[in-house]
Amino acid sequence: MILSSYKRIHRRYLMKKATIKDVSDLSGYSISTVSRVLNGNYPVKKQTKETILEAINKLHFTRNSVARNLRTNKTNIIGLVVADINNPYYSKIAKALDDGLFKRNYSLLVCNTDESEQKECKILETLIDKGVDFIIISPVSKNAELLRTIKNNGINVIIIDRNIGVSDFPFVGSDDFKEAKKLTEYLITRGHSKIAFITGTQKATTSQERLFGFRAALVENHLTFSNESLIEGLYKEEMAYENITKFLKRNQHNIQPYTAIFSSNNLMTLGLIKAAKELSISIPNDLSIVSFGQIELQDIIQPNVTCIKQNIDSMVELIFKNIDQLADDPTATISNDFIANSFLLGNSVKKIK
Amino acid sequence: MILSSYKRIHRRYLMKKATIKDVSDLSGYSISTVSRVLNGNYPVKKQTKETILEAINKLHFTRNSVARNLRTNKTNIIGLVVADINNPYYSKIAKALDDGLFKRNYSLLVCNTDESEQKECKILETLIDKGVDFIIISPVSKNAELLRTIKNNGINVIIIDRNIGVSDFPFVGSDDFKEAKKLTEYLITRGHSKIAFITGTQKATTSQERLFGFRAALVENHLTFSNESLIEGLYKEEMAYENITKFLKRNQHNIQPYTAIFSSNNLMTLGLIKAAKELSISIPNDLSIVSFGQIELQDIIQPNVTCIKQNIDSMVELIFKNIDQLADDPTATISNDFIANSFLLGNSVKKIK
DNA sequence: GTGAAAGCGCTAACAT
DNA sequence: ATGTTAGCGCTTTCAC
Repeated sequence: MILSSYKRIHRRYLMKKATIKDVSDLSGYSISTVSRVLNGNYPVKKQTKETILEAINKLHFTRNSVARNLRTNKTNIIGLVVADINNPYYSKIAKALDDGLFKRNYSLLVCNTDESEQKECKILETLIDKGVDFIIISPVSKNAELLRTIKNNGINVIIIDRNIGVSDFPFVGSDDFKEAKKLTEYLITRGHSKIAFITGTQKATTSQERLFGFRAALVENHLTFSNESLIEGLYKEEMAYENITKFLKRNQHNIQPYTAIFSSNNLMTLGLIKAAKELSISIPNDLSIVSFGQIELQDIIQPNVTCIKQNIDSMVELIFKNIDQLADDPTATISNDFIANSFLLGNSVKKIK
Repeated sequence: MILSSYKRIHRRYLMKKATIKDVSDLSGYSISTVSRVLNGNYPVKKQTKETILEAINKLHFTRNSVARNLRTNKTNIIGLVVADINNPYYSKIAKALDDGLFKRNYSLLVCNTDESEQKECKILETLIDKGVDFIIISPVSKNAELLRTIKNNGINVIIIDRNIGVSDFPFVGSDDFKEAKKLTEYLITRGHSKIAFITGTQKATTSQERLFGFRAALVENHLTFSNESLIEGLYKEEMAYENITKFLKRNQHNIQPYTAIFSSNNLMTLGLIKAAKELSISIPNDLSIVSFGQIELQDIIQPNVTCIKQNIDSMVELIFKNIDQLADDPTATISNDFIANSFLLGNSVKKIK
């Protein structure tokens, strides 16, 4: 009992933090003058300013942002909602974003959906609660309604990566259809006609668009598209690894085996490479592969995977274009920005026939 | 003019968010009762509760955390301060942390120091301002004073990865000296006696400890340690790459060339592999390497690097032990926890002599 | 079980 | 140029 009481007192002692009132008392000026010095938005006599700054230093005072946020209805926090911050694709975006945000005096709250719609929903609610100024989201689901609620709460929303196909929100991402088609056409020009496709999560538009692009390339080249060529990967390495292993085992007994596989994201490409390696299937000799999204250490890994490399720098640049615009005027015109990606030629595709 | 006025009105309309007062008005109960329903910490009549919940739903009300935080002096935000979230080592930590924090209803603010002391300082100030409940930091510098100020502001500090050698803060990380020594001894038992060492940033204690461990192993085995065997890498891939390239070029003309290199973090190991590859130096045939810290895709990359793999799961587990303890009682006893790492045997070291 | 009211630390009118 | 004061939306005593 005594101990617990002691702790409580000690705790309170620790919690003691100087407030603007303390600065006001010590310096002899009113809190508004202190506030003006803090914000530098109104003229203050040089002498006064110095006295106040002295008091601030003496008390180790730093402003309580929470109180400030309550007044100004701004938090200078931006929520980034992605599938998994451990995916290098997203961690690169996070890093590049943070660099620019630091300069703009914003902080980044990172949230992982793990591709779960339910988790995404809870995250968004938390972000509304927290009063973040912006939400930058690569959405799991096409829940435009929830995003509209957010917008009505005065939070700016920027959709990245996965377009949800509505016009209320700015979007920055790839032209998945076009790029996937291009990548497939490359396989076809190299003589491949039986091509399998590793799919992402059903919900994600990127996944659908990439599949459509793939199919379009086949159809245009008078090749048949069949659902049997689809391998479910859910955008996850582990899932892809398992299903690809099964697929490749089956494929070895096919009369007309698949000669190439299109992986629709970076993580699943890793699962693909591992599966092939374990089954002693040589890339590109026994199997050709392409990837939508670059894998890490591209230049060290064998095979060097031919892929679409998403241009993260220009992506982040466009995100900032939107941020700066919306910070200035939340009603600014909404635009869909497609980034220019690169086609990276590796050695993972064999020319056949 | 007219447009701009329209925009301002429109903006205000957008900003409108239901408050507890609105719920109170609609339901007919006082704001205190609404608050009690919200928090569920006081008894409320079932009937009352239902009426209020109905109003909450009708208004799409969610509580304003900022106001709540101001009252309760808690934010449910935890700041994670690391060198670079794009380093897989840190992004793994961030992900694992976020998983556990989500369950505890905390959010994670991620900050990158870029190994800059100055940036670290600014970040910490911002985090104090923002009133985060915890700061989990892998410090650039040994600035115990600043961390003490933070603690005095009522913010719990947990140091990870890089110990600053004071006893005021809980620490979770590796026993760098011991592990580095072990790794070096492995090289020695495989017959290597001329071993170079790629250093991290001077300021980081991990860097120093790893170097001490390296040197201790040499000395104990009656091998000479020389400053000439040090390659400066600053824990950065690019920096390591450049200096290693120079080093290896020089080394080719040595009468007694170095036969092995110890890289003291994962990023620099990548720089090392790239440098060797470009100079057509084969690992392990021409050069043996070991790494403190696992590189990604270990099982795909050639060479498979013999390394100390830091056990992130147990690291995060220990961090949570501290979080839970400190959340319960900020004056809880402080402990230094060393995680048990794994020695991963690869094929990057040749047996010589 | 419920309501009234104080106040968390700050900003921004509005005074002077 | 500086001071006074009214809240921002919420929690929490203190009444009843």
